[in-house]
Amino acid sequence: MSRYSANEIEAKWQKAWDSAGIFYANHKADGPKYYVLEMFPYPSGRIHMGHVRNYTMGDVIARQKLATGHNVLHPMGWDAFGMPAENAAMAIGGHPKDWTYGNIADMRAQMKPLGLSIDWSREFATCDPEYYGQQQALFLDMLEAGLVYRKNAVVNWDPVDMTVLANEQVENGRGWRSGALVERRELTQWFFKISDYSEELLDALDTLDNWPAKVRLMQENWIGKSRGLQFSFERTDEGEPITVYTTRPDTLLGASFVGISPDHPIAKQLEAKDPKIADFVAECRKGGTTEEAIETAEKLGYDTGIKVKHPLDPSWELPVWIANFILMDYGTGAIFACPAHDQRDLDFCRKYGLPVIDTFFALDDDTPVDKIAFVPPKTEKVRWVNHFAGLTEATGEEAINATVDFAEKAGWGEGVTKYRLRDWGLSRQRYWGCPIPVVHCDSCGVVPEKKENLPIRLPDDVTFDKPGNPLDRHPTWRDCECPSCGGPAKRETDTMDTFVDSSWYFARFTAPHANTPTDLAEAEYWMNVDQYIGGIEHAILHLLYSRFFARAMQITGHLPKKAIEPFDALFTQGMVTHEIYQTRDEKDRPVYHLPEDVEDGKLKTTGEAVEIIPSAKMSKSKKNVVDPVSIISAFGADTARWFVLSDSPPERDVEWTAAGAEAAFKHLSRVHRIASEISESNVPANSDDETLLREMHKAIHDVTGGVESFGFNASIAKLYAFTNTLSKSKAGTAAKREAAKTLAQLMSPMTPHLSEELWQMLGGEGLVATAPWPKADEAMLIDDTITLPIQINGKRRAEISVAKDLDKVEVEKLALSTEAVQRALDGAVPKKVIVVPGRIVNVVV
RNA sequence: GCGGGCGUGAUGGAAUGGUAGACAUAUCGGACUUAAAAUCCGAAGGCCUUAGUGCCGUGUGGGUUCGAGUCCCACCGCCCGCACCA
Repeated sequence: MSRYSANEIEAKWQKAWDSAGIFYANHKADGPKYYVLEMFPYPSGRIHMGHVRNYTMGDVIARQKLATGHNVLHPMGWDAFGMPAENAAMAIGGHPKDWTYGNIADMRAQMKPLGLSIDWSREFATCDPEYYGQQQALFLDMLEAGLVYRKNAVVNWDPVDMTVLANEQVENGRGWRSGALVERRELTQWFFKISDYSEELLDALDTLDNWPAKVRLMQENWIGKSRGLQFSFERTDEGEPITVYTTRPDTLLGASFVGISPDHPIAKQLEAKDPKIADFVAECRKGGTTEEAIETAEKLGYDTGIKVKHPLDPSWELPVWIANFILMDYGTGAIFACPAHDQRDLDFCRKYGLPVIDTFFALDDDTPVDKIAFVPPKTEKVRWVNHFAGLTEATGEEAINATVDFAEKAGWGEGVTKYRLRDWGLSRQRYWGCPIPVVHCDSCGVVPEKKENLPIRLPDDVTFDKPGNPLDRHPTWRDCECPSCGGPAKRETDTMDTFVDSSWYFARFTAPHANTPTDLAEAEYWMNVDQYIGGIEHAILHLLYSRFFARAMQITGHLPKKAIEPFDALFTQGMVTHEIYQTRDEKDRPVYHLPEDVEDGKLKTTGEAVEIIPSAKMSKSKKNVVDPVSIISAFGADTARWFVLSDSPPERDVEWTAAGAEAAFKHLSRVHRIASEISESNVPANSDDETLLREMHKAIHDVTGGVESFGFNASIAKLYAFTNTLSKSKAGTAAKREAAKTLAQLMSPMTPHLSEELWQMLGGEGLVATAPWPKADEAMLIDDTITLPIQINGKRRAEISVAKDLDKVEVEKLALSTEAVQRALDGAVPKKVIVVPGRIVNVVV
C-alpha cells in the first residue's frame, strides 16, 4: 500500500495538467463561458495566507465550472505600479522596475505550487509598457469623450518629499514617510468625471443582486445622495448674493448666521483686501484634509462684517462668517446655520455669542435648546414654527417638503439633489506609475499625445537620491515636440493613480495581447466577470472606479453594452488570522515571535514562556504570520487549500492553527489510505451497497450545493462525513470503488492533486479535473424509511419510523398511537395535529 | 453622530420557521504496542439525593406561531463602514 507523499503527487499532476493544457481559456470551445476572477495581487515579493485563501476560493469555483462543462476564464496578473517600489529604491537602492519584476518572478514561483487552474498565457503586469500603453490610449479616448479634465484642487502636500499624499498616507497630520506636517495646497490636477455618473452608479446598485448587501450599502453611502433646498441670500451691500444648500430648509426660521468656507470665492476676495482675514484663512488651511485632522480641529470662525437679508423677512439681517468647518467641495461651500437644531452650529454659536432661535419643539416639551441641539425627527410629529401658518404639528419630512414647495412657489429657491461623490483626482507626482500622455506647449497649451507615439514609456535612467518626482528632474525625458504645432514642448510628469491600472484589468484579461485596449469580440464573449472575489477593503474605491470605467469604456467603444456592470457576482472573503506571541524586553517593550519559533507556549530557543494575544490579521509587524511556502513544503498545497476552506464560512475570518493544519493533513492521508485499501480489496457485492450509494448521492447533492453557494466549509464538513461513512461501510468493493471515485471528484476543486492521484488509483478515466461533475439522483436523496420526531406542544417527545411516502393521515394515526402521546392526551382528543411530511409531527393537547 | 452586521458547547462552527450543537479541533476512555507515535473504536451542552428519552438550554426581556437559534420589538455587548457632508 502506498503512502501519501504530497510533494511528489503535486509536482506530478501539475505537470500533467500543463501538458494537457486544460486551463487555457478557449473562446472557440462549445459550452457556456464562465469568467472567474480574484482581485490581482500587488507584487510585494511574498505570497501570504490571505492570497492562498483568496485564490483557492476562486480555484474551487473555476475547477467546478470546468468539470460542469463551462469554458472557464481564470486569469492572473500583477497590480505592479505604486509607491512601495519607489520606497524600496530610496531605502535600499536599485530600480523600481527591477524590484517589481524580481518580486513578480518570486511570487509566481511561490504561487505555482498551489496548483491553481490559471491560464498563465494571459498573465500581465500593469507596469508592462504593453499594458500601460493601452491605458494611455484609453485615457486619450476618455479625454476626447470629455470624461477627463484638468482643474485646481486642494490636496495634501508633503513639503519634504515634495509630493501629493493620498488621505491614507497622512498620519496625525504628518506625512507617513517624511514625518513633515502636511499642508493643504492647491494644484492643477487631472480628474475623471465620475461625479457625472453619481445617479447612474447609485441606481444601478439595485441591479447587483449577487453583490453583498453590505458593499452596495457602502457604495450608496459613499455616493451620498441628498435632497435639499438651494437658494441665495441677498447682501445688504452690493456684493454677489451668497448661494447656500440645506437638507433642512424647515429650520430656516432658526437661522443665526451664514457661513462660508475659507476656500469660498468671497473669502478669497476678502483675503486679498484684509490682512486679518488672510491670516485667518491661512490658519484654516493648515493641517491636512484627512478625517483625523478635521476631527481634532477646533471650530474657528471670523466675522466678515458682511450682512445678508433673510429670504422670509428682508428686514432680518444675518452676519456672514468664514468658518473652518465648511467644505468648499460639498454643496455650494456656504451654509446657513441653525444652532437650535444642529449640534455643530450650536457649538459654534455658543463659542462666538451668536443667537439661538428655536423653531421645533418636542410634542410634550418646549424647553428652549441649551447645550444639546434638538434635531427634529423626520418621521415623527413635532411642533414646528412654520413660515406660513405659525405653529403647527408636522413630521420633519412634511416640514421639509412644505418649505421646498413654498420656496419654489415664491420663486426664491429650488429643490435640488446633491451627491457626496467627488471627481476622481488621478494625478500623482510619482515616477512608478503610468505616464499621463499629454504635453504642455507654450503656444498650444495642453495637447494630447498622438496615439502612434504610445506607449509613452517611463525612462529607465532615473535617480531616487532626492525627494520629489524623478521625472521632473530627468535631463531629457520631459523635452518633446508638440503633437499639434511641432514646436518644443514639455511632457506632463505626473503619473496616474494606481487605481486607474486596476479599474480595467478585468477587461484586458479577455484579450491581453490585443493592440487596442480590448478586443470587442473577445470582450463580448467573455464579459462579464461571472464571479469576482476579493477583500472587503476594496468595497468602495476599486469597485466604484471599475464600475465607472466600465461605463467610460463603453462610451469610448472598448466594451460592449452588456458590460455596463462588469462584475455579475461579487464575493468578499474574510482574512486569515493567527494568535500573536509576545514577550517583553528589559525595558518592558513588547517583542513578537514567529509561530514557528514557539512550541507549547514557550520559545523554542530559550524556553521562555510567551504571552498569547488573541488572533488578529496576519501581519509582519506582529510576526503572527505563517509562510505558505513552508506549509506547502511540509504538508503540500492540498493541505493548505483544504485548511483555508474548512471550519470558517468564507466571508468570515479563519484562524490558522498548527493543529488545524496537521488535522487537515491527517485527513487527506486518511482519504489516501482508504482509497488505497479499496483499490486493493476484493469484497463481493452485498446489501450495504444500496446504503452506500444513497449516502454517495446525498454527498454529491450537499457538496455541490456548498460549492455553488460559497458554503465551502459546509461542503468540507459533508466530505468528512462521507469519508467516515465510506470508511465504515461493509459494502462490496465495486460499490466502494464507485463511492471513492465520487469522493475524489467531489474533493477535486479543493484538493486537486490528491484527487487526481485517487482517481488514477481507482481506475478513473483521464483526468479528474475534466471528468464530468457527478449528478445527484433525486430519488436517492430520501431514504425509504424515515424517522419522524413527534412533538407535543412543540416539545420533542418521541419519534416514529415511517415509509417516506406514507399518507399524512396514516402518519397522524401512528403518531397518536405512540405511548408518549397517549400519556400526554390521557384520553382527551388532541386540539390539533400538524403533520409536516418528511419533517415532523406536532400534537397540540 | 449616522449606517450595517454579529452574539450557539472548552474552541472553530452546523441548522429552506420543523429532532439545536452536523463536521472539525482540544479533552477523556478503550484497542493495538515492551513503550510511545501513528492508526482504529468509543464518550462528551448544563442540571439532579426521583438518572427519567426528566428538567433547563442558542446574549437579556417581551411578542408572533402548533412550533423560534431563525421572524418582530426593546435592551446589553462586540465588530465593521462612513462622517464638521450643511
